Amino acid sequence: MAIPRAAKTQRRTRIQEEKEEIILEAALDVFSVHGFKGATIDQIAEVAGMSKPNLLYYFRTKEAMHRALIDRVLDTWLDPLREFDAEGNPEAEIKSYIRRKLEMARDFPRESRLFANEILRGAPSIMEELDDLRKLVDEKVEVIRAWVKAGKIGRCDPYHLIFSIWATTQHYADFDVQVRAVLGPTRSGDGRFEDAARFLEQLYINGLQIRP
Amino acid sequence: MAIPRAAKTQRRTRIQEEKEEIILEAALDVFSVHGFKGATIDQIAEVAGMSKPNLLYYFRTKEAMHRALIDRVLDTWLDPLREFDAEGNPEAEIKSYIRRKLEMARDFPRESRLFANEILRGAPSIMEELDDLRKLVDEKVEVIRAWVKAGKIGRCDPYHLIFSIWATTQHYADFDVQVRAVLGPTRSGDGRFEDAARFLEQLYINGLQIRP
DNA sequence: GGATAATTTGACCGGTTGGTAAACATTACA
DNA sequence: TGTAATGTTTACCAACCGGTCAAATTATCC
Repeated sequence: MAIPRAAKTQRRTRIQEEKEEIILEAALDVFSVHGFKGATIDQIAEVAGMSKPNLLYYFRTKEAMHRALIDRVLDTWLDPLREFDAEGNPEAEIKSYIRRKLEMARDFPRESRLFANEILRGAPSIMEELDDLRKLVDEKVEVIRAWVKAGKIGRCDPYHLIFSIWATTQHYADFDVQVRAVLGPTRSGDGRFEDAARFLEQLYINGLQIRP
Repeated sequence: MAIPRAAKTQRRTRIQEEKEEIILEAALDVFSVHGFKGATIDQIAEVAGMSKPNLLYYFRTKEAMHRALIDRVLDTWLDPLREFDAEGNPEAEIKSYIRRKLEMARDFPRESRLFANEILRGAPSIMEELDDLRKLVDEKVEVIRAWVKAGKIGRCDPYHLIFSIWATTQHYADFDVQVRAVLGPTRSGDGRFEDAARFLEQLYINGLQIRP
């Protein structure tokens, strides 16, 4: 009789788990293409294969759906950077970072575009999370500075090094349409990620004057 | 009495020129942040300081405003690539290309974000233009291949070289909020573009094994 | 200055959107 | 199996959105 909104109940039922998963999956489809304002609950409901009020039973507002998605994505999005290890040698670390970021662009392009849409809008809903990001980056910047001091890599600005790796790898998810259009149908196969990986590894290994 | 829509008249009056300029300026503000679907004519009208029907007197539809903007932006957007010269030496050409792209990211961030929004959506309205882009890129790819053959730069995939320059430079416009958040208030001054330029020049000159 | 064309606006319209109310259906569990 | 909690749907609403219309205002040119 009472209306304990799914989101409020402490214990979550099997159905809640399943349906919320389906909804977030559909929401990711729609938000990642149309952005927050451009997406409509009706669209998401259609993709999810359920009625609009049913969606709103699990997530009280459109904002709540978006929020839940962003929170989930942001966390996994930074994993590759967290693994960036001071103990490892620069060549292996940077190569594997590039690889992992490229794999994410290939395997989770919607997540990348969701994030890109959010930043493009001015990131109104993730300012706090950006603060966490800053701290993590600052940490890794020190790792890179240590490498520079030890003479393991050439002098460079660690911040812009990180930015450039983000940019080059996410480009293949966010600007996928453009990449495909430029490469043409023959070069647009899955091989483009392997080609990108080879190019970027070479660029950074030589560019940072890393001595093996 | 008759209603010769501004857009249809052959001769354009002074007022038409002025007002269309004001409208496109306002539309750029709004579209670049909210994307096509997310933007509303009312918002644009408010920014432009005129009534909604007045906007629609100059541009018959929201689509027409967006179209006019995209057409204008795309043209100037590719100028730096057009100037990429086969005769010049690789070091100077690549350096100046990076510089020019970074200047555009600094001076025309809204235009960059408008374009990014369009590509993120799947570029529904600029498929033909992407074809022109492909041809231009193919041209420049040959230039780079010639440099490689002549031993002026190391072996590399020219397509991904171009992609990476696009990505790294546009990043400073499209992801400006993130860049600022990571750099913090002290490092977020205009100097960040100079720092980026230095880093990227070094990265590419060394990374492409360009011998001066 | 007056006729005519160009410009501007308030009022309005049909369709869409985010969200609600309440009745109905299903599930979990004693 | 009964029943209370959970899940689903139909019908609906108020606000908003893109766009129209006709009337009012302003600029242009003789």
